[in-house]
Amino acid sequence: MSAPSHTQPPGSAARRERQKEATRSRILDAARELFVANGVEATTMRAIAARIDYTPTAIYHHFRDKEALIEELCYVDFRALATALIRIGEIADPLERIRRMGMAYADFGFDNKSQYQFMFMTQTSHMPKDPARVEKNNPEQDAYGFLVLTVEEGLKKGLFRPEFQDEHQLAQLLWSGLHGLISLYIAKADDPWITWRDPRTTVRLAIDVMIRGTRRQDLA
Amino acid sequence: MSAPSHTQPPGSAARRERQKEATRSRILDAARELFVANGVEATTMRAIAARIDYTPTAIYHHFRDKEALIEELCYVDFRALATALIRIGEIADPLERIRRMGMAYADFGFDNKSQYQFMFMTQTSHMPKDPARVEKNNPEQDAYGFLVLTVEEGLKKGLFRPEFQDEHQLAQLLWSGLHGLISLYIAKADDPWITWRDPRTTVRLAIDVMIRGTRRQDLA
DNA sequence: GCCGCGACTTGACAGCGTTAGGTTAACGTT
DNA sequence: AACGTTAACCTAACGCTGTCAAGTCGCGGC
Repeated sequence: MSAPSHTQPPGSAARRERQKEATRSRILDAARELFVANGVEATTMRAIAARIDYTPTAIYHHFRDKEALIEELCYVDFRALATALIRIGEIADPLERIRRMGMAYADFGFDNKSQYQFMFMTQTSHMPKDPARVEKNNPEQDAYGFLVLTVEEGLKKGLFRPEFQDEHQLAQLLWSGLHGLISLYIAKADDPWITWRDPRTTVRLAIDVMIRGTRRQDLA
Repeated sequence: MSAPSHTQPPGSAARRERQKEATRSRILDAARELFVANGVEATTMRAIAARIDYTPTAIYHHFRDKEALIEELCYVDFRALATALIRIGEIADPLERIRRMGMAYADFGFDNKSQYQFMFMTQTSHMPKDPARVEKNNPEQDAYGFLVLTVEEGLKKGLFRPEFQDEHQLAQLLWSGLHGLISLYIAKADDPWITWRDPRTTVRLAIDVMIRGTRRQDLA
């Protein structure tokens, strides 16, 4: 009777919704912890449920299946990556922007190995299936689109060698140069077969190599 | 009675061994086909066995477990890759050799997507655990070691910019530049989120970029 | 002619992701 | 205040997986 007015009492449906959102959040947190600790494949629904004292089936009231759970975490990380990159967008020089984006991208990968893995290293797309969720080319949400835009700007300013005309091709070249380092390091860091050098130093070198290899010679 | 001599009759133990090797081979063939068609994860021991009209458990008489089966296929492919690269070893100029090795490596990846995937894109090392099987730095067996040797030769000849001193670091940089393209394409080729350009063309561009970015300027 | 060995099968185990159906507590309505 | 509805959660189970202990059976060697 305190202040129900004509709408629902504040402590009813709204509170219930908040409760639901809370357990949903707890599931996501537990899943993330276990995914990071033991890998996605090795983490079972039962283990996630046990960690928050629920029955496995309870998870299915909040997520369609395990894939949807992964997808949700992916979505969050994807926005986090885009947010980390967007700050760099203010840098005027496209080449310097690319350099800084590359470093930020690599930092994200090395700091979030597990997420990086199921974002970019698995065959099934863990990108949100709903096209309305992540808007292509909106730099706030689509880091790849942001890179393409930056490359496009560089192309327009004539910063690149003449054989580079296609912004997608050049963006894919730059991106995959870093992705190779990050993903190989994530997958094979413990493999004694390769003598690894400090990956962040190699990333810095790789970015320089790629910029030197793509920019127009006369304005080096 | 034809020609048993003092050793065992030829149609006995030897034949039996050949028989065993034959079914072992059939298992490997079936596994490879299914792995390529449906992916490693989606391929079950039961499916492999059914394809050659055996019971699942029969496989375990020839391979310790599924992992060992994968590992064996990996080992074969690994030698195939090294063999494909070794022919290029005759090219005198290290830089040109690197270029050709890169193309051959990319061809291998695009032509053997499934194998490439579980050789280089999975966390658990599918490299043969037995260190005696693949000899490190023997170019006939270790493609990475072969690349390192080539890079080392280029370093000794002073072909690279002065900031590159470490043959491992430079080899990892070159390798991962291509690995990024190949692995991203394998994992995300069907992802509508990225507008893919022809990967082989991009590979050629990437190799040029990396060589141009690492070689000494004055002998361009 | 018997023995042993080894390739192969039978039948089962524990664990996985997932689901149909039941329980229970809180809600809006009367 | 008692009702029926809703939805969060649980119980029990399904079909599937990789794997194994124990059995079958036929061939080679003594």
